[in-house]
Amino acid sequence: MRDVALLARVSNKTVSNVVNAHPHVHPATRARVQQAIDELGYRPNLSARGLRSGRTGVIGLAVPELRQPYFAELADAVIAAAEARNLSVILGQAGADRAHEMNVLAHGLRQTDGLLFSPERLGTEDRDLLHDVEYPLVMLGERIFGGPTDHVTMHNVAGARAAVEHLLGLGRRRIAVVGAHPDHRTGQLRPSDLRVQGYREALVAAGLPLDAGLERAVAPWHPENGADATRELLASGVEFDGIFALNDTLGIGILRALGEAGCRVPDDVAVIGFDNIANGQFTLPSLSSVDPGREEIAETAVAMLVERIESGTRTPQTPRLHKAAFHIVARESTGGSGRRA
Amino acid sequence: MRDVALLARVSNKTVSNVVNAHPHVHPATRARVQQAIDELGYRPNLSARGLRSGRTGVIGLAVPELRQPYFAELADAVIAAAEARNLSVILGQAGADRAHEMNVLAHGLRQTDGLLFSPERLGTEDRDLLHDVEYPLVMLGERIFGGPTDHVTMHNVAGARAAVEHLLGLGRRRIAVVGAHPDHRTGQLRPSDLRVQGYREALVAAGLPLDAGLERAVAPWHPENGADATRELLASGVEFDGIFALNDTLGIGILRALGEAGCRVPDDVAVIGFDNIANGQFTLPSLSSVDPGREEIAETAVAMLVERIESGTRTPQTPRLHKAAFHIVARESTGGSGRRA
DNA sequence: GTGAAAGCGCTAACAA
DNA sequence: TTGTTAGCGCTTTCAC
Repeated sequence: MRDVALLARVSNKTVSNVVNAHPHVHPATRARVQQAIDELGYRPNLSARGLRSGRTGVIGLAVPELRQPYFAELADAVIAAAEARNLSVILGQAGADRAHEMNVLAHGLRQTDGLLFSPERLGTEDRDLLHDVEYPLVMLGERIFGGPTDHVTMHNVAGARAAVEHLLGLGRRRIAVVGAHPDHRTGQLRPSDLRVQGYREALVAAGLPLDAGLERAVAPWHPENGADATRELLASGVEFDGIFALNDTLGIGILRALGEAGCRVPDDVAVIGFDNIANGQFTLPSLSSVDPGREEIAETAVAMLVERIESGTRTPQTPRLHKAAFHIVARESTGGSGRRA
Repeated sequence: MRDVALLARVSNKTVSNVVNAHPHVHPATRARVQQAIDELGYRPNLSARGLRSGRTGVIGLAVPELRQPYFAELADAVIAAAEARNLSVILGQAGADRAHEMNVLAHGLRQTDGLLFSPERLGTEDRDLLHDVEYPLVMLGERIFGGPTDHVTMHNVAGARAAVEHLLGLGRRRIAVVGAHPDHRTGQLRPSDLRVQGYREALVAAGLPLDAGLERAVAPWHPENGADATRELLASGVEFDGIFALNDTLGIGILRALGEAGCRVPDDVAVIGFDNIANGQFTLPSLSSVDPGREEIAETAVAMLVERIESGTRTPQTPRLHKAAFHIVARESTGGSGRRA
């Protein structure tokens, strides 16, 4: 920087002003400095800037596991949204490990100005932890809703309800749900609990009975577990003509188990998932789903986090909750077209 | 830090020594300092450390797109390998955009000590760019092999050859390959070129003829393109009893198109892919594949990058090439069992 | 084994 | 509009 200043015959401060696009710099000076920068190939040292300004220009994104397609696609969208604001993203995997998640929450990710956190183990019982957080934080999902923190999430209840209504609209009356939490409780705000709630609301609104035999617990949401639950459902002798998979990963396993058993989809059993991951387009039959608005979630979460960072943590605002718009994507597994739009 | 030093009645330097696990510190002093650290909740400022030491403790990983399952799984493994060494990972997406990739290569990712770079557009013709790189760099894949840089990659040729030999072992003699580069040239080191080379080697070694009608060009490697290529292959009237999909993403689309057309897999057509992404276990039928050794690639690449970082860029070493061990995973699409091991 | 002092590269505050 | 000064928090050097 000093070299640039000497070459352009200005002070450090003026170089700094040019680099930071400060408004009050004489155009001629700016050009001279810019030329010196180009000539010397000067690049600001971001550690120094970070030390001085207290900002690193890096945000953290903590997810359970990147190999789960939903989180990979979410990370993709978050990175894109961050890059559009000239921010970098450090990615952390908490591995669906409670201790690991508590550790992430306590300190954020190193070297970052703030954190987007999508936990998989922490829940309402950990709400108090949020009060001790001393860095800008935006939660993804509503697992720990009710604390002082901003949340960006999807319409879990309404989306699930719409999914089941979609099946009802096809004339299905015996609709199973696969993926309930083994310890389902209505007070909890886990995605599984909320989506089961939406499922029940849809049935009740349609005047249909709730049947415990149609609610299958699965944890974790992996395809093989979805397949196993479906095999058990088939073996149980319970009749059903539709399945609501609480996410697409389960749905893929469900399609697989139905196919093995010779069930025709959607003729015998219609299936709809949740998340609209890319892969659902290419199963056979292709998987209908609830598109939860991933891009909107990523964009909004990054925007909120940036606001929190720029306003400074010490300005306590009312916690905000944003739920992205969702929509039903009808594919072959509920009688829609399989070819891509 | 000063507060810690005052509380423990030592100097800054001693605190620094304790924090950095410096060996020559009196145990009693160490304990006293540690207690002060805990009491005050002191956490070192990493920007300051980075400024002073020239290291950030962050490495970069640049991939084309995280939403491609192969790269998501690779990133998962790289982050895990980095965390094991107490390093963070900044993830960049170059979006399969040549200019973007050149820009990444020119400067690395901001705030990082080094870069793991998996390009999708740069090729042998850009080899000279590697000479200008002034930061620790390890390339993933061999697209730009031949420069001064370390490479960690997979056995593209041998893996492909083994995949085709697997089909030959089932008695298949008319084996198609889907995913060749539209501009295939043997001199190129793109995965598509290398895998086609392995395909041809296997056929030639088995004394079978090469048939241009069996080599289908597809770009980019997306499931819908694999499905389209398969439909064209079926429509072309060329006979075939096996398909080698140059990656699993294509394979998923291929299975889909074969299913639509009423082809039985593996009875009529056996299919094998490449990459062994998680999803291949849950297609119907499940997809055989070449496991390219992703964990080994991630682990080795991080280890090499750390070596480069610690030795300092100015110690030029001979460029190294590491190819991970691969193996064939036989699933239902080639007559194996579909249930997970 | 520990301390004192210097300085990494930048920007905020103030001065001119 | 531009320059001067100070200092962010840490590690390094060298002295003790």
